[in-house]
Amino acid sequence: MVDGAQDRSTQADQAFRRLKDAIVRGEMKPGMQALEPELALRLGMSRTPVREALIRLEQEGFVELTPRRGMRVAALSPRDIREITEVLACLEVEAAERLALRRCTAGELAQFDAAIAAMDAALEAKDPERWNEADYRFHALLIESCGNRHLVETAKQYLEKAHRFRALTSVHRAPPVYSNVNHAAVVEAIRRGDPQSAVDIHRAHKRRWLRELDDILRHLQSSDDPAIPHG
Amino acid sequence: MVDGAQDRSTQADQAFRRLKDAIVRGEMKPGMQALEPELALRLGMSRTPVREALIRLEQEGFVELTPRRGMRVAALSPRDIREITEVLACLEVEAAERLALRRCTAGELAQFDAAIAAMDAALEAKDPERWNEADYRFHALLIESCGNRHLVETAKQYLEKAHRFRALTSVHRAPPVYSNVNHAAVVEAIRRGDPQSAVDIHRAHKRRWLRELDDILRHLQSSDDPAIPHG
DNA sequence: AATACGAACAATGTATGCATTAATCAGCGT
DNA sequence: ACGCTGATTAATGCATACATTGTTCGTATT
Repeated sequence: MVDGAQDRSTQADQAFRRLKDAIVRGEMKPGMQALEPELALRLGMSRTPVREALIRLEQEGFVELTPRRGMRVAALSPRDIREITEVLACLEVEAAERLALRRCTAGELAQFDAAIAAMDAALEAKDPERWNEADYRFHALLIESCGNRHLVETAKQYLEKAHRFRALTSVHRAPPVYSNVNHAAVVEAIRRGDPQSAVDIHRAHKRRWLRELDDILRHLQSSDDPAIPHG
Repeated sequence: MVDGAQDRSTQADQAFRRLKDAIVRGEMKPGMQALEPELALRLGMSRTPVREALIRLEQEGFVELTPRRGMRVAALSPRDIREITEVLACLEVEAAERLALRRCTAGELAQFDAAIAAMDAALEAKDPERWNEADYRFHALLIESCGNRHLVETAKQYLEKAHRFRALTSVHRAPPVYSNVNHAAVVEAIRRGDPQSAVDIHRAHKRRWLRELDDILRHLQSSDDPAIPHG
């Protein structure tokens, strides 16, 4: 869950990080509204840095700003979740390929192994919280070490958006078993320096992932979860 | 080159659009610097809306803001260009698949055909300017009609970034002939509703595209084009 | 009673003021 | 002559002020 944010500790940056964190962690739920003066009061600063933070958040798609109604936390309709996952998966396949193409350091590979081990452990312990955390770490690693800085920035944003969904619905989900197997296989292909396998494996994972997601979304839609406004 | 921007005509929005346009069109070259008071003067407004525009531009990766040195137009190193193209190509493959999966309207298909026809005409007339414009239109269409709104937003930003490169180096480039053939084939697959072909064709196009790009970049690097600072 | 009109209110968009702080430059010392 | 130190300058980050404008509430009219 570590944000690679700089330690520029201007108030605008703090506001940005605190608000984004609250949104990503699901503390500020989709549709929640707030006005600039409110936020300024809550964050203990003037409107100016709050405004700057909101502008950045809007640009990243975490909030919407409407002239008289202030900020609204971006909705997460089933469609949004589907679209976000699709883009993220697509970028991750690319990342996996890049990663297999370049030579990974032993340290990087060890980090991957550690994340997978943590996922396995969490799965055995039936601890979805820990599993989520380890899974996030795995995906963040995959993205951050792919070598394409532009891809890194974009994919990290999508990972955060995908995490919003998890934070809002983690209770409902059983951690998928096949995920760990796939992740391990991808890392194996990366270790071998076999881009074709890495791509194929992760692409197959992507397909299953999206199918499973569609099931979850159908289920959520019928159960009418209030945390997921129907867009 | 149409930006889907809203017609919110606040000064901040105008500043954002004008600056972004200048950057994308290559009028403001990579590395160019400016201070907030300068820009405020040039744009005929106070620092506040300029600042807000700069924050948005920074978030999109078009400028860098450093505490005492003001704004700097983002560099476009060969590496940046490579990375941007890679991400864009990857997103476009996804877009092509989505597009083939859903039913395209006749109007949309006609627009694709028109763009391709314009590219063909420009190629025969050896008019790189028009070819660029038509090619941009084709890619924008492919992206904007793919049906995944998140993908649309992200890919459009990458298309704009890719266009920076073209605007800065269009003189050097001969329009690639195979592009038109590929584009036509992709549209054909989309028309047939054949996602597998659409993906395969566009993926092959992507590979050639990147290979050609690497050649261009090698050439530029040796010729030491001042417009492309070595990152 | 319901609707329309108007007045008060409040949030935003923008301008401006101010303290902080980094960069530049002059002057001094070696 | 060169490097270091201190003072000046000016850009930023933030706070605040203000005009605009949409919203809401109350009142009056049909």
